[in-house]
Amino acid sequence: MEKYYITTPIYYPSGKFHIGTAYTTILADTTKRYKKLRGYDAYFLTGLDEHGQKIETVAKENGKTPQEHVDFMAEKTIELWKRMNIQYDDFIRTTEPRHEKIVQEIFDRLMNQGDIYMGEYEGWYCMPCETYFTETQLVDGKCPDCGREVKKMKEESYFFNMKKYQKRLEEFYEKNPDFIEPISRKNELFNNFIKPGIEDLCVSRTSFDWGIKVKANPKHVIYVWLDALTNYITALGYLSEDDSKFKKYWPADLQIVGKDIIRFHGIYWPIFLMALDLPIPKKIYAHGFISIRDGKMSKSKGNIIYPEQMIDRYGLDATKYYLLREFPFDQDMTVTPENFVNRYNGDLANDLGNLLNRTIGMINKYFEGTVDTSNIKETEFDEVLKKLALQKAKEAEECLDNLHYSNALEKIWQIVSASNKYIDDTKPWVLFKSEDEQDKRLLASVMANLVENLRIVAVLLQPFMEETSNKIFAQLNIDLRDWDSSHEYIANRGTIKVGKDVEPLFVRLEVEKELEYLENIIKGKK
RNA sequence: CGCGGGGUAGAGCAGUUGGCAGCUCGUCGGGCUCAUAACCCGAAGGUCGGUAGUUCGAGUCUAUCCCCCGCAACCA
Repeated sequence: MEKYYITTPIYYPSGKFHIGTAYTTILADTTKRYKKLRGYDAYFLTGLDEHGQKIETVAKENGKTPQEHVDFMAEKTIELWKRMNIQYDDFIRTTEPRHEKIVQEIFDRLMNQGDIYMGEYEGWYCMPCETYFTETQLVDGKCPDCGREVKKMKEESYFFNMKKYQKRLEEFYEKNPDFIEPISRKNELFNNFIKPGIEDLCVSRTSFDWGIKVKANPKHVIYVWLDALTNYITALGYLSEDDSKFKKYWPADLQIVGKDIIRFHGIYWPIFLMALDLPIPKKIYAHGFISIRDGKMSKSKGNIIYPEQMIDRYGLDATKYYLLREFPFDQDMTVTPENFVNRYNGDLANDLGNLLNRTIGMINKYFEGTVDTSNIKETEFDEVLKKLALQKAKEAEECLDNLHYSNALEKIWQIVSASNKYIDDTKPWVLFKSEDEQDKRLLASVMANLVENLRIVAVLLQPFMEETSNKIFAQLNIDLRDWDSSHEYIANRGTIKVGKDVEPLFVRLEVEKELEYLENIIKGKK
C-alpha cells in the first residue's frame, strides 16, 4: 500500500485556538480521509509546540508551572480535536521525552559537523516582558507588547550556518518548482528571502529556561525552530530505537501550514534536513488567513472566532462545509454572517437537504418506500443527467487531488443542482397520476436516478462531511460507498427500499436571529 | 523604496494557451406542487481600476499610473 504522510504545524498553546487553527487541522483531516478512501496508508500527525518564553510567561500569569500549563492546554486541544472528529494518528508534544531526547542529539550532531557555531545574538530587549524584538517589530521604537522602553542587548547564542546551504536550497527550488503551493507564496518567499541571501539563524537562548537544554552547554536552551520543526521526524521515531515509522513514512507527502510560517518551512526546514542528510518533504501547502470583513482577526480588535462558537450552534459538518467551501485555494478568506447563513440555508438546507428529503418523500409516497428498478424505462433526460453526474464526480476527484477543496465541493453541488432540475424536467407527480403502465416505469427510472445521484454525492462527500454522508446512506438505505463507485452509474440496482424516517439533514436557519448571533461573535460579545 | 496579492453586474467571486463577458447570492417576473415557504425557468444589471500600445481582435499580452490588502527574517 502506498503511504501518505501528512502534517499540520504543531500549534503554540499560549492561548485558546481560533477558527484559523481549526481550519488548518480540518484541511489536514480532510486530506487524510480522502487519501484513505483512495487506498493510501495515510498517516496524519499534529501536536503542540510547548516550549518558549511566552509559555513561561503565560503560565506564570495563571499561577501555574509551564508544565502544568501545557498539560492543561494539551488536554483542551485533544478535546477540541475529538469534538471535531479529527482523525490524527499521532499527537506530538515537544515536551515529551521522545522529542526532547532526539532534538538534543540532532543539536549535538549539527554542532559536531560544524553547522552550528557560537556567536552573539543582538536585539532589542524589553526588560519587563523579558523578550527580544527585532527592529521592525518595535512600535515607535518601543515594546510592541507593553509599550515601554527597550534596550539593545547582546547575549551569547548558538547559530545555524544557513548561508552554507544557500546554493543547495536555490538548486532545490529550481528542481522542485511545486515544492510550495500556491505558487504566489513560493514567489514571495523566493524573491524576498532566498534570492537576497539567507541569514544565519539563532538556535539557542540563555535568557529563559523553558526549553530543551543544549547537552554540551546547559545554560543554553534550544530555540524555537530547531525544536519545533523537528517534531515532524521525531514523532516518527527518527534516531530512536524503533524508527520503523520514520523509515516507512518519511519524507512527508504534504505539510500544511498557515502563510505566516511558510518562511520557516520553506527555508530553515529544508536546510535542517539537508544538514541531517534526510530527504525533503514533497510539498508544503500554505493556506491564507481568515479575516472578518475588512480586517484580520486579532485580539485587540476582539473579532476572533473560536471553533466551538460555530460547531456548538451549527454542527461540525456545516462549519467544515462553510470553511472548505469558501476558503479560496490561494487567497485569504473573508467571513461574513450573511455569507455563512447563505451557505447554510442555500447549499445545505435548500439544495442538498431538500433534495434528499423530496426524493425519499416521493419514493415513500409513490412506491410505499420500495422501488423495483429492474424494469425501468429511461426518460429523455436520463442520459444527460448520468453523464453530468459522472463528469462532475471525476472533476471533483481531480480537484481533491490538487487540494482545491472549494472547487471540489462546487462540482459536487453541481450534481445536486442537476438533480433538482431533473425533478422539474421529469415531473414525477405527473407520471404518478398517469394510468399508462409505461409512465410507471418512467417514474421508477426517475427515482432510481435520483437515488443514484444522491449516492454518488454521499460517496464524494465522505472526506468533507462524514456525518452528513452517513445520514444520506442511511436514508437511502444503501451502503455502496467505496470511492471508485463514484465512477460508475448504477440506476438499475434491483429493489430499492428507502428509509421511512425522513429527518432533514439541515434545518433551515432563521436568518435574522443567526445574523445577530454571528454579528455578536464577530464583535467579541460572546 | 522593495516583494506578493487584489481592483470584472448591488454583494462575493470564475474567467485555462487573446476570439461573441460568466457563476453564486440579492432584485424583478413567471412556472411547479414531490419537498425543509423549499425546487425550476426567464429578465434587468458591467465602458472587466485609469491611460497608452501590440493585434484582424485584449478582462486575457506590453508599458505606465492610481487605489486596497498583506509581507519585510530569527515574532510560534
